[in-house]
Amino acid sequence: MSEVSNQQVLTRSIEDYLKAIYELEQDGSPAQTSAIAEALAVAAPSVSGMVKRLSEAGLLQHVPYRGVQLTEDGKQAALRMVRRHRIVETYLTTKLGYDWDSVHEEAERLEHAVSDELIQRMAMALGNPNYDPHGAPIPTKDGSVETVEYMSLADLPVGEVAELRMVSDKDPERLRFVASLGLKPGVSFEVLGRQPFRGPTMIGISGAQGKEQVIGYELAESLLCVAIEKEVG
Amino acid sequence: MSEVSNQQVLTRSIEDYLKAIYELEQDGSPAQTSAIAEALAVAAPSVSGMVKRLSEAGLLQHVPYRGVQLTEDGKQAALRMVRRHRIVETYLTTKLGYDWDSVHEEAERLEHAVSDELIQRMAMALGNPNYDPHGAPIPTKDGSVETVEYMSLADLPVGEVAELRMVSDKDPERLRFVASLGLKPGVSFEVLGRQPFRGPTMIGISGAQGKEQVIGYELAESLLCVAIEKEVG
DNA sequence: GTCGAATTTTAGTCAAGCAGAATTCTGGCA
DNA sequence: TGCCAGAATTCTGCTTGACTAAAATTCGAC
Repeated sequence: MSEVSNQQVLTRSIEDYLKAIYELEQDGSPAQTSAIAEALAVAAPSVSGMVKRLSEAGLLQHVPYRGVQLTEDGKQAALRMVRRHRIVETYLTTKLGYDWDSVHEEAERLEHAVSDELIQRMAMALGNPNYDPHGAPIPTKDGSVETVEYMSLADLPVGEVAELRMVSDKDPERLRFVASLGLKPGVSFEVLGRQPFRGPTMIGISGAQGKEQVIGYELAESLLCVAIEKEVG
Repeated sequence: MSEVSNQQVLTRSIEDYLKAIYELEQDGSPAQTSAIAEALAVAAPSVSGMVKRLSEAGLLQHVPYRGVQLTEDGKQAALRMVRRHRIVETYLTTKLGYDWDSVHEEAERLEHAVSDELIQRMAMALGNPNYDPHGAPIPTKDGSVETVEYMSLADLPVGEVAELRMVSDKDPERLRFVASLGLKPGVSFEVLGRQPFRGPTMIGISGAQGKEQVIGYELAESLLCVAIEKEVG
């Protein structure tokens, strides 16, 4: 383990690759070349080339035709980017009035430009938050993240009372729509019903005059929740 | 004049060149190749190559062996970068507790990454300031800047009462030293004396218990001031 | 007015990244 | 067991932006 030498030779492109690979690994299995290519909107041969370089740099392990897996060094570098991204998103939303659907793009550029010091100052100004505006956990400075084990709204049994915890920040359209339903992380609701054959889920949002909403299957899959105890009284 | 087509094909490198050229032009004459090379810490031939491209793109005019001059398009693009830089500096200083000697480096990276919208929001959060922490005027959104006509402290006649208006943000060391003397834009003082042969200037800072300071010639040259009416009473 | 030093430009390379074409590998299925 | 479709890889070439070396030009000194 190189304890001293690992920093700072990361180009913008490398940072993007590491972050994308990290996020693909979160879905379980090793990240495939084609999946990385799609995530970064580049051609597969470009990925092959970069993977070779990153592998030689010791940031990931590559099993040809099988996919790649970040090494500890690679994972730390990726988490540093994730932390930057999420802190920037939180800062822009909290301090500069951005909507949660428009911060992703801005953060995507800023995460490469901000210094560790600026991130630290933003985090401090925010009171060292643990979650970004979409509910995603913010890695700490020393590179640890809360492992989140959420259940998608599509999998919550009917009758359950739950709280929305997290929505992917990737698609602004979806975020705008989710917000228009009165949903955001922290909002709780009851699952009132669900139609079969990947049909929509009906929920009643707590507080908001028992407002009912119908949510299509695909959208429901992207809303990550935790079941909560029903309010006593 | 291309009224529609001019935006957004600017690489980071091009942005740096335009800004550097703009700043060199502020010192009067057209910017020379070698001066640009020095400002950007690249080799002269690199500048020649870029100048050719920028000239073909209509961003500047090039008279071989004589220097370059920004076109209106080029000047607007440069001013956009200057505005970004100065607003970012002001924001970091005012809202995130940066010292005026450390913001330049951070702003140098951020100016390429921030969107027009973010700059607008930062400016609004700051109350649309007219000057950055070093006293440099911030160009407006539509690309106009106040033309500043300051006199260096080294040129102020003895006996004059003046106000410090601007200090270059390029050298953190100098900024730290200037601050340690109790000087920053807005501070007024009287020129008490000056030694000949490019010798030091003695000043008495107003307010601060008439504190006297001795300022070497080279430093005095970089402190830009305006004479003010002596206080009446 | 000419010579030489300094500056600028041209020419030729190089490395990083990306894409397209051609090739090779994998795994499923008969 | 052998073949085929799809995926991954290698090879080649393009673009950007930098560099060194060498040629060209300018300007100041005499």
